[in-house]
Amino acid sequence: MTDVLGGRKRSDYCGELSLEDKGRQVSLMGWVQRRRDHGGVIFIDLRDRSGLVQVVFNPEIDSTAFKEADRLRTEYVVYVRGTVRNRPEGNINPDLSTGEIEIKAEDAAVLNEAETPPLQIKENLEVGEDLRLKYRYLDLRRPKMQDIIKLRHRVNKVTRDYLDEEGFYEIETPILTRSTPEGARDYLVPSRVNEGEFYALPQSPQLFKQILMVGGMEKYFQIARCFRDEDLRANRQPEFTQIDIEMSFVNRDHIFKISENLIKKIFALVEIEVPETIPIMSYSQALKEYGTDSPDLRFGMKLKDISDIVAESEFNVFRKVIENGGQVKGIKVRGGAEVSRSKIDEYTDFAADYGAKGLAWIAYKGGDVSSPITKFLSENELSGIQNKMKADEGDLLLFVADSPKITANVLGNLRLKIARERDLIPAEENKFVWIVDFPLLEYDEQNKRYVPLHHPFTSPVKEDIPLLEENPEQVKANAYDLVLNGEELGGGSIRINDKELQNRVFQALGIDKEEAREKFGFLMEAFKYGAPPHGGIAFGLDRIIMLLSGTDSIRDVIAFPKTQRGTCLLTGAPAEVSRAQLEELNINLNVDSKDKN
RNA sequence: GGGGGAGUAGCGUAGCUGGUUCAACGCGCCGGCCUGUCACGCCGGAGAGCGCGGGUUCGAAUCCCGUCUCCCUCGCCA
Repeated sequence: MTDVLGGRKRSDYCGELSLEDKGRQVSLMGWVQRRRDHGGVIFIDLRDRSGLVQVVFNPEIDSTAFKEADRLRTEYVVYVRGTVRNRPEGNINPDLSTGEIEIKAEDAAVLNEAETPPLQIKENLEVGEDLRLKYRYLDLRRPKMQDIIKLRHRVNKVTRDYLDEEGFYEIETPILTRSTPEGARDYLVPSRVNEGEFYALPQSPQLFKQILMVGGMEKYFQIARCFRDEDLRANRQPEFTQIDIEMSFVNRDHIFKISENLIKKIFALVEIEVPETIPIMSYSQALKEYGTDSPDLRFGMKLKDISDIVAESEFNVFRKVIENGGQVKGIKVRGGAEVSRSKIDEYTDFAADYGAKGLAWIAYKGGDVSSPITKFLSENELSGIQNKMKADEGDLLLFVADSPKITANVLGNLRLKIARERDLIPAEENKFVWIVDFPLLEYDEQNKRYVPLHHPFTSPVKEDIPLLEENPEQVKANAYDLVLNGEELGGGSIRINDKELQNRVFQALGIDKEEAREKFGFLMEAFKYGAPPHGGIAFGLDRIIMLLSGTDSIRDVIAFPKTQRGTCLLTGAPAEVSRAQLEELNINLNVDSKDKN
């Protein structure tokens, strides 16, 4: 067997060399970032994952090496041996971390040639993302991608180290498992051995981690891949990763403590400070004031309810909505009175995207009140509104009248949009908050039944348990989300560990005994044999990496991500399979094989 | 399922109110020159027929229809 390196051995990484290494002979291996041929002297920027260093080839130093350098092209893989020396006076490159030194080449060898790459390996690349994904291995050579992948590794490492210190076991759970009804659409995998039956890929290891608690593992974690067959977004992939945690014999505060410590260690990697204790806000307050359960607390512009002021109003739009159980809420855009009508039209369209039927506005401009709705409002109502909204000259008020859900959704998103537009968000600030006291369940208008807000194993808070049958909507869950700057980092709950209580929750959800046994029988069975009190949490690893690295696409934090249609541009997945494979699985397709051009 | 944006040399774009810009500019690439550059410089060169299919027209990147792909987004999804 021949040694592909010909006995050569790397001694150093390019980017780690400095003046301290002056005079040392080093052996480097990497890629040619760039070649500058001056006829009599050739410079090479040599790149490995640590960075760049300049190599000088001079025929007076070594003519063989010089000749080899003549062959070099972009992205050739090369070996260079030479001496570290400081650069001549006036030739220092302050933009390069190794800019004070260079390598005087004494030997060089091409380890592999490379075709001209379809995209240039440089920091400020201007390339379509589809091309980056197709040639991901080239994209990954870019320093920015290298940094992100490295950061991701370090987050994994910190997570493992910390949780290990705290006595957690890292336990793998099945990828091939069974489909469970709630939540997202499952990815299915046909079973060859069991004709007509399917595995599902896990949406999360939820059931397994609870069963591990019954199994006496007490403290479990996993950096777990999860799969959901739903439409993609800038921050959503069909397979994504969670830091999944479950503990026995704990209450909410224990989970908070572990979570806060973990988040502290993770964010320390990018020198973001996490407060000693993270403040807590109720779900109802978050929804009331921010219109969302993941509020961005870095700025104000809170939602204000003016329903009581306009309940009896002449203005039908407001009054009728309130009569029908809706509400009228608004936000104040400080200094927003000067915005153009077309801007307000834009806000109206934006509101419509989130389901609003309209957007009412009042502008306090030039000592006057300008608004299409004031003529329907009494003096009292107008002053009431101005008081409630604390509106001053120059302010713009925007109102939505609709069901509480739509009102919150519209204004919550409008608040964010306007804040971003008007640059009201202090970028340097970080506001962590725990959101607690979620409703246990929610009425699903579409299917006319209650569905769990979190999942069906979430424990109700003790005081509300008696309400389960009479007033299920009033029941609060012992669930919590950790939110940073309007982004949900993770969420979890204390679980039900009592069979009776679990049955009552199932009942409230309209899941009868039969169905419960069918779907979760194994969990119910497990709970018969001494299930400890337990609870846990799961953090969205990809989104955390996005925040830490300041990227706005989840694709940038995953080595091999999928496109919006769930395809992999690198491998061409998903792809058709052979007839023989399908036959073995007893699968008949009722689609024509597609012809792509 | 709905709304919006994009698809022109290897890459990023311009041209898109149709015909002496039916293809240009920058980067990259190839060749030559250059012993201190580092977005090297200078000289020369190759490379696309405008995502794909169809139509309108004397004539289409430029207009129309269909279709594929990528991105953002509502719904969906924690």
